[in-house]
Amino acid sequence: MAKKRTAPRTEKGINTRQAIFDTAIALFAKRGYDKVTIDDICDKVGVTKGAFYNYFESKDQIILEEFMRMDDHYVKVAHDIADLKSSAEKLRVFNREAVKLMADLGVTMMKVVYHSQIAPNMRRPYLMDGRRSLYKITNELIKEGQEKGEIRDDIASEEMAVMLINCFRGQIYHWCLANGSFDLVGTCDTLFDLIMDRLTPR
Amino acid sequence: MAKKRTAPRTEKGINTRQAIFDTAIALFAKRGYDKVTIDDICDKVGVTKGAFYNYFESKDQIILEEFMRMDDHYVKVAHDIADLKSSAEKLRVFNREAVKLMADLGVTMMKVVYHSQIAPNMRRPYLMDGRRSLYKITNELIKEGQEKGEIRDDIASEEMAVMLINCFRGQIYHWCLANGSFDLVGTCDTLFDLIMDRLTPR
DNA sequence: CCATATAACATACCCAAGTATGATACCAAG
DNA sequence: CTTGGTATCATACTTGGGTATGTTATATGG
Repeated sequence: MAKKRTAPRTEKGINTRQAIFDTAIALFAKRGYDKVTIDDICDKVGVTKGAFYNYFESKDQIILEEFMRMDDHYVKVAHDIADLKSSAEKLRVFNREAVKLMADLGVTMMKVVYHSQIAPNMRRPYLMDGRRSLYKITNELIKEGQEKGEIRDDIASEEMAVMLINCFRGQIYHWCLANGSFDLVGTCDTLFDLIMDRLTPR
Repeated sequence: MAKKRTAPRTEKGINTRQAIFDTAIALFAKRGYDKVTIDDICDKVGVTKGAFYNYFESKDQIILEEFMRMDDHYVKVAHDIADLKSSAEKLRVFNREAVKLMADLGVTMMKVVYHSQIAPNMRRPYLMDGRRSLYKITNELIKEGQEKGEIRDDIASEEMAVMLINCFRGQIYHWCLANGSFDLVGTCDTLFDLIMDRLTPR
């Protein structure tokens, strides 16, 4: 068991995989994720399910792959804010930009991500993978702030990072439930102010 | 369209509905939600799918119905803490007990709830229904605190309640992803302290 | 007391995700 | 050059949630 879904080796394979991915993303954007079947995608590409499942382990894996590219953006943002004065301010801006990225991805995609990640058969969810840049950067910013005395250090930076991220994830989850009917970035800004003032030592 | 799924009218109907519900809960507990098919449930009860879908609109509706009973507990908790001195303290205890209730429900059930509520075809998710006792009580406690000057009032109580609940929901979501492998109540306690100190006016 | 509506199911079916398996083509080693 | 392994797909199937529709029993109003 445990299918071997390796990356494509041949030129043809690479093209096929990419075609499936691109077509899927395009169809999702046009008709909505749940209105597109895997057969729809395969028909348009000109292959069959056999090809699809040779490269992707499920339908939502396509969305997740798109979502995973977010990590590159996080790194970029982290680089852009490197010259800000205070660590607390870095954290604020980083968080704001991260939330903006989610908002830009859109409700539909975020729904699929949050839906599939908590599915019963999910083994090791990507969302809580500690190797993600989101966690690493948040952790480093907090640790940096703690060392500079800008952020209280009675809680481990790792623990604080996870807690903080979870808070915002809760807002995004709610934003998905509400079909994006409120200003996510504004809400998260407000929340950040609320929490951040207390993260700093008295 | 829009099937009429009304409550049972006859004695027989009431019994059947209850038998389906009880059997489903029992099977879920024994074999796990995703290892139990609707046909399994019906077989054990001795009815067919027709009966099932006459009373429930989906499989996870069973879990949700169990989850909805939580509202009664919220009310009970709210009653129990009525004689606490400060509103902030009431809020703290209420929150703590609410999180405990979730932890008691268990990872499996909470997973199903959070999974199904964000499903693509979900219209009006119960989780964000403003009529839930969770929202009403949290809102009232905050408003009470604001009036007594214990909680800052530069943010509307309704908005603050939703934000607060979402923060904890994020922790619970993460707890589900982690398959309950950390102390949810402890984490939420820590988080509450973090946020709450800042909710109070300077 | 009879007509009619509808609750309470059963039967048969659809749909789409995912699987099992098989065919072909290609590459690499002997 | 040939043989074996494997990447790349196609075909056919399974599975399970959900639907459409039909049949029967029962409650209710005239």
